[in-house]
Amino acid sequence: MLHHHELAAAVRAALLAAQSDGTLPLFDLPDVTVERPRETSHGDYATAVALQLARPARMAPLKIATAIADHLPSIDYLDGVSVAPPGFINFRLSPAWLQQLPERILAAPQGFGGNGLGDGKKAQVECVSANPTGPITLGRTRGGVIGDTVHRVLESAGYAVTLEYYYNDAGRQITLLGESVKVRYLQLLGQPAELAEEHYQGEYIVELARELIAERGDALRDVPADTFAVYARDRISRQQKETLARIGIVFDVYFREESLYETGKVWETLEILQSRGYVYEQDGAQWFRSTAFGDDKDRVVVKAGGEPTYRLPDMAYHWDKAQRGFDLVVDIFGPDHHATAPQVLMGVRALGYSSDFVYTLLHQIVTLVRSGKPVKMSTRRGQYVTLDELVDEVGADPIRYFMISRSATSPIDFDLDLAVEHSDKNPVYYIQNAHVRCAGIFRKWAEAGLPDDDDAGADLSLLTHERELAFLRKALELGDIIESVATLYEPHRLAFYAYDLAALFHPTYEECRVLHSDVPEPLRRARLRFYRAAQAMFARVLNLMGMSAPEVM
RNA sequence: GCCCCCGUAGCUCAAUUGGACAGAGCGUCGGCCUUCUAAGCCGAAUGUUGCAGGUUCGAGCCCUGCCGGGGGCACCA
Repeated sequence: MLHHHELAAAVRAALLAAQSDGTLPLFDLPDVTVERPRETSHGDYATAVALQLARPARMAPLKIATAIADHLPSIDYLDGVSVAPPGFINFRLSPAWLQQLPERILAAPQGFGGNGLGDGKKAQVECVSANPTGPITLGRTRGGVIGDTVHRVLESAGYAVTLEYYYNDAGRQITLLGESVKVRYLQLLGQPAELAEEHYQGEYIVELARELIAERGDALRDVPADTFAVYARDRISRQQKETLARIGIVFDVYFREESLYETGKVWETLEILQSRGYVYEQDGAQWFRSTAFGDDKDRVVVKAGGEPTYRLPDMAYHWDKAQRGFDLVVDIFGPDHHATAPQVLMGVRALGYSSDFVYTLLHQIVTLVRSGKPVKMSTRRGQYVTLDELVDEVGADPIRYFMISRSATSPIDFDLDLAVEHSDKNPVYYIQNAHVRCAGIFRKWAEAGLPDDDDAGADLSLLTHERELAFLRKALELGDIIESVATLYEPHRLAFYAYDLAALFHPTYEECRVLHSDVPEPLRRARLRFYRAAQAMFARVLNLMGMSAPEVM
């Protein structure tokens, strides 16, 4: 259990004890929260509960704090508990306990900081969900990286997680795709054909047409556009999958919208909505009474022509999620979808489910910056940098890092120059270099022909340098970070944490040498142990972010 | 017109969900390489948290109203 939870429980117990012996008056126990204070001089953990209790207890906060502190049981990992005006209770970790942390890390490096929050519950993360009508764009990439990071963290928090991609494999957009490819195909054959305004303009359409000519020559000249659509859809879908895999995103499930029609779920959804009185007919269309759930106006779910709008299958899809028994669903959407997300949840409620199990995560846009200037893009005209091109240019790791380097509510300027810069200005290299430096120590150690398990059983009480202890304090915090990312779905906390950990590592590396002649033998072994644990920490954190942990750079 | 997001150091952004003196990076200025990668380290300067009220022991965070920037308001997805 995380320390801050244990300490909160201890404070609650102390409150009860103080009440039962009359030191404190009777009042209802508040929610006790123990946090890490911003100011490290205030200790490692702190609670302001005495301040909150001043009114119900009708006592000075300082006195309440003292009463709590006096009734606290002794806790093995604490060095001391102190009370500070105006009524904070501060807890300080014992250095002796911190010094043993490397062994805890090394006991299960890739599990360190994990917790049982999810308790085996089923979670789903849905992201990207681009239709197979073109290459993966940067906005979808951001959603994908956020989603995959949340997925990795949720797994570390004990959830059984399904990473899922929802896409429309039929309908109007696919029809337009097929027509677009056919037009290009005919044009390449020198036949008269023109793209319409709504057709896909991108160069990749021409490429697809070229592929078809290479494979089939002019045999498809009189074939209907549907055939082109199926070819293009499958080809683009496969390409999207391969591209996402290049940045470490591999989906467990690709959910086809069309399957909702095949199973009858779409129409079943409509029938249920009708039977529950949430659908009415007007102007020949079927309207969803979303105003019953606070919407500005009702929304069309079946057009006058009899064709459903995207909302109906979206609702059917979320109904399906509810039926699959997910305890938690995280839906990740870009800013262009923020208006539609609430409507889907209204649909879920109209179907008779609570929508509480769904968390909608909306993120802002990504702008590429080169030489300090934004790179102009136009999705409509098919002029944009694709994920594939970005991976070619900067590699996967900078993409993974920078896409979570800001909170989802902030837009990101993706600096192409910085992304490939090999210096401390580039946080990606700065973090990975910490891992490289650790690996370097052990490489040197092996080159010197010294036994590679020499640090086993080292006397860790020799780790008394303040840099070492500061690093270990930060290492311990990983558990808190995983917990917060798994409950708040804010993976940028992980990116900031990784940077902070590296920023505490590098000065330690400078000041706490290992292989130098002036480092006495017992200390050398303790530090080897320390750096082995540090390397494990960086491998762990990089892995949580889906990044590589290089041995050399 | 309505809805959503944002407004914090010169720039880009954090701030443990209402806690202690608002922090990082970049940029600027000044130091540090005979020693495990200087792809690094050390130090300095930088704030009326857009404005005005309100809530309370306490507000960057919550409420109201303005101002400014971005996005969205389809029988498209």
